[in-house]
Amino acid sequence: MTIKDLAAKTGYAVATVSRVLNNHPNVSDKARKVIMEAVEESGFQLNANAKQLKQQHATSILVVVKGTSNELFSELVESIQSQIAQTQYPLYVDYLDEDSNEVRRALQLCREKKPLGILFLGGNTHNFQADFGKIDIPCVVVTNDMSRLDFENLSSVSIDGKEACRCAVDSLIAKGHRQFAVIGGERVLSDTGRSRYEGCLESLRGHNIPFDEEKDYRAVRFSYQGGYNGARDLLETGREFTALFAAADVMAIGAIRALRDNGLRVPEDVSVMGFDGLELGSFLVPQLSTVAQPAQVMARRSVEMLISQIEDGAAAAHETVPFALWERESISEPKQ
Amino acid sequence: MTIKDLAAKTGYAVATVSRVLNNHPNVSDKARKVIMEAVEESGFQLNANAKQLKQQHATSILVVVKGTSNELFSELVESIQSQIAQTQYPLYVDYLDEDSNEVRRALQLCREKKPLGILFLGGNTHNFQADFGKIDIPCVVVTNDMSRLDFENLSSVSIDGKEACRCAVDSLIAKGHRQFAVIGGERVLSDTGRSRYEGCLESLRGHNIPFDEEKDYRAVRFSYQGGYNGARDLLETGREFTALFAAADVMAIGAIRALRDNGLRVPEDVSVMGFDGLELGSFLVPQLSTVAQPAQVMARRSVEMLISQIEDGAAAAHETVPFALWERESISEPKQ
DNA sequence: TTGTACGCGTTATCAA
DNA sequence: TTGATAACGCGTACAA
Repeated sequence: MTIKDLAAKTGYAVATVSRVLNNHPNVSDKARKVIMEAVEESGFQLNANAKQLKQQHATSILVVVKGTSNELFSELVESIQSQIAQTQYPLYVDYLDEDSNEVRRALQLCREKKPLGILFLGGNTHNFQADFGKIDIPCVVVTNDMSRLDFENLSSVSIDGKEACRCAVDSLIAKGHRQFAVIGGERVLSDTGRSRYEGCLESLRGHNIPFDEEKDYRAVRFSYQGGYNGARDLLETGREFTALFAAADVMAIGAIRALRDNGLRVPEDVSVMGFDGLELGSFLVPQLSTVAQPAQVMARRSVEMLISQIEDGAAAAHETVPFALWERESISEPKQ
Repeated sequence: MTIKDLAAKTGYAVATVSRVLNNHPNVSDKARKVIMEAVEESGFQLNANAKQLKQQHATSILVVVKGTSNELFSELVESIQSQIAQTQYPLYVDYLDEDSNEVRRALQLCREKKPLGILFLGGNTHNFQADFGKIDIPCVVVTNDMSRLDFENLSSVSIDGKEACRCAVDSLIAKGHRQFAVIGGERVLSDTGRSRYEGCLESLRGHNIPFDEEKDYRAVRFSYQGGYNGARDLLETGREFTALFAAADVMAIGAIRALRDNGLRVPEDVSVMGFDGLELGSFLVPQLSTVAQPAQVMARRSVEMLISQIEDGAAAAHETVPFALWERESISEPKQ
C-alpha cells in the first residue's frame, strides 16, 4: 500500500494525496474527505524511509540515552518529553548500552534521521573528543560537564560533581565523623568517577582527615552489586569507619545491605550518603541521604538551550545547575 | 557526501562503489582498495533511508519495550541482546511510554525497518486485539499471556500470573496469616492487574478468609508512590491486616515505607510480599519476598520461538514458564 | 484546485 | 570485472 495505490483508489493524483497527508492548504474539502476516508479504511501510513530520503532535513530532536537501567536518566527522559511536547518538534529517544560509543551512534542517527539537534544523557569525554568533530548540529550533554572540550556546537548542563561530593563529605564531617570509606567508579575510565572522587579527597584533606586510597576506597561498577562488593571488601580489610560515601545511590543501596550482612546498622553504626537523588531513595528504610541532581531543572535548561541554539543560532554554553544535599535517615552523628 | 561523489572521486561507477560497500564479490582487489581508502578518508556512511527504501526486506529483529523505567524489562533486554548477538540478526530496541500504543508503534516501525520479527516486552490485550491484524510478521509477547487472542503469527511467553499470585498468598496463609490487604493495578485497564488480583482472591476464598474488595484492596499505579499511597489508604480505613501482597515489587517497596511511616515494622507487624523478582529486592533491608519472573528463561525462550518462526515457519505458540517463590526477610509468621 | 514529472541515495539488473 | 540505468515511495516545482 503506497501513496500511488491510494491515488488510484480515490481517483486523485499522488500529489493531491500527498498534500492531504501533510495537511497542506490548497486542497478541496471534498478531496480531503475522500482521501482521508481511504486512508482510515486501509490503515495507510507513509513510508518513513522514502519521506526522510526526500526531505533532506527532518524536524526532529534526538535524545541519546547512555545506559538503559539508569533511573536518573529515566526521570530525565520523562521530563524532556513533556518539555518537547510543548514545541512542534518530534522527539526520538535512542537508548544504548553503558559501554557503547554514544558519539558514533549519534553520528549514525544523524544520517538516518537528520535531526535538528541532539540531547545526550550521559557521555564520555574521550568519545566526544575523538568523534564529535563530525557532528555539526547543536548538541547538549546532560549530567556531564563538557566545558573542557572546545566544540562550538556542544553545550552541557550539569551539576558541579566535585563540589557536590565535597559538600556531601563536609556535611558528614560536620556531624562529627572522622573515619571515612568511599565507594566510587573507575577513576581512570570515567570523568564522573574521577571528579567525584576528587571532591571527596578535597574535603577530607581540608579537614586533615586521614584517608588511604588503598584501604579506604573501592572502585566498582555503578550497580547494586558493585556497591555491595565494595562495602564488603572495605569491611574485610578490618579498617573502621563511621561514614561511607557512595558516588551513586545504587551503590549506596548495595553497600547498606553489605553493612547489614556484617551486623552493622545504618545509621547507628555507619552513616551512608549516596549520590543522584533517585526517587527510590525516599522510599527506603532508612531513607537514603544523598546529593540530588535536579532532574527537572537539568531537563528544562537543556531543552531551552538546545532550542535556542536551533532557532536563534545561540552560542554553545556550559551551564552548572545547583545540586541539593538531602540529609535524611541514613546519616547521623557517630557513636561515642 | 553520497555514493555518487565517491564514484566521481575514485573514477569508478556508483555500482562498483555500492558493491564494495556491501562486500559483494566480483570486484577487483584494486577497485576495492581504492574505494575503501576514499571511504575511510571521507568518513562516508551509507544513507540508511535510501538503503532501506531500496531493500524492501531488512534482516533485523525488533524489540518493542513498553515502559522505560521498568527494571524487569531492563533485565530482559539485556538477556535478549546477548541471545541475539549469537545470531546474524541486527537488533533494534525501541522504548515507549507505558501508556502509548505499542502495536501502533510496531506497525510504524514495520514500515520503517521492515524487521523479520518483533519481540514485545509487555503489551495490552486491547491494543493487540484492535490493531495486531495489520502486522504479518512473527511476533512474541514476553511477560503477558496472549493465548486468548487468536492470531497465527502471535506467540507469548509468560508465567501464569494468576497461579503465581495464588501461590504467593497461599504461602502467607501457610505461615498463619488470616488478615490480608492487597495492592494491585487497575483491574479494568490491565489484564495483568486483573489476573493477578483473581489469583489472590482464589487463594483467599479457597481458605475461607474474608476479603472485602472495598476495604482491603487498592488499585494504584505500578510505581513506588503508587504502592505508598495504596498502603497509606489501607491503613487509614483502620482495618487490621498482618499480611500485605503487592502485585509488583515497586509497589511493595513503596508500601513498606508507608507502613514504617505509620509505626509498623516489616515483617514483625506486617509481612509484605511483592511480585517480579527485581534484582533490587535482594539488596533491601529487609530483603523483599517476591514471586520471581524468570527473566533469563523468558528471554531465552522468546528468542528461540521467534527465530524458529522466522527461519522454519514454526507455528505460533503460547508458552508458560515456571515462576519461583522467593521467601525472604520481609515475611514471617504473624504475631500472636 | 489538481496533475505531471523529477529527484532524493541506494541496490540490483542487465549489458558490455 | 565494470558501467549505465531502472526502480524503491515520497514531496514539490511547475504546468494546467
